[in-house]
Amino acid sequence: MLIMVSSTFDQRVFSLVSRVPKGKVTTYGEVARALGMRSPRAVGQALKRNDRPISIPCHRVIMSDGRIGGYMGCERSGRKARLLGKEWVTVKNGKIDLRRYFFRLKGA
DNA sequence: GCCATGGCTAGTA
DNA sequence: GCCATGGCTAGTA
Repeated sequence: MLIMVSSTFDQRVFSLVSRVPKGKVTTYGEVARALGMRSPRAVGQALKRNDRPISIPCHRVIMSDGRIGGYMGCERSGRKARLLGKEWVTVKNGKIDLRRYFFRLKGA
């Protein structure tokens, strides 16, 4: 494993998102906060540039109101919800219960 | 530098 | 409304 001297924004986002364990989710805003940033949208933009969707679980990053949010360019494909379902994170009425599944990230 | 682009959000109504 | 990113120019040298 190479030591990263300077991390690009994307890499820092990916690294943080990789810490979210199976069975939990976090939000775009939470990732931004942990990075000391103020732009949840920038986080979303970084995630869509994720080229390794398998090792970097961007399906575990959702909207702050519990809605699923986008995934691989398609919000309605059901792909994201299906992946979450496999991890026993249930979607009810289009929403995930953040009280139950929210994973708080430590600061970067 | 400027400007469009969002996988969004806090806070109204 | 926000605001970080990234792509793309005009305008210097």
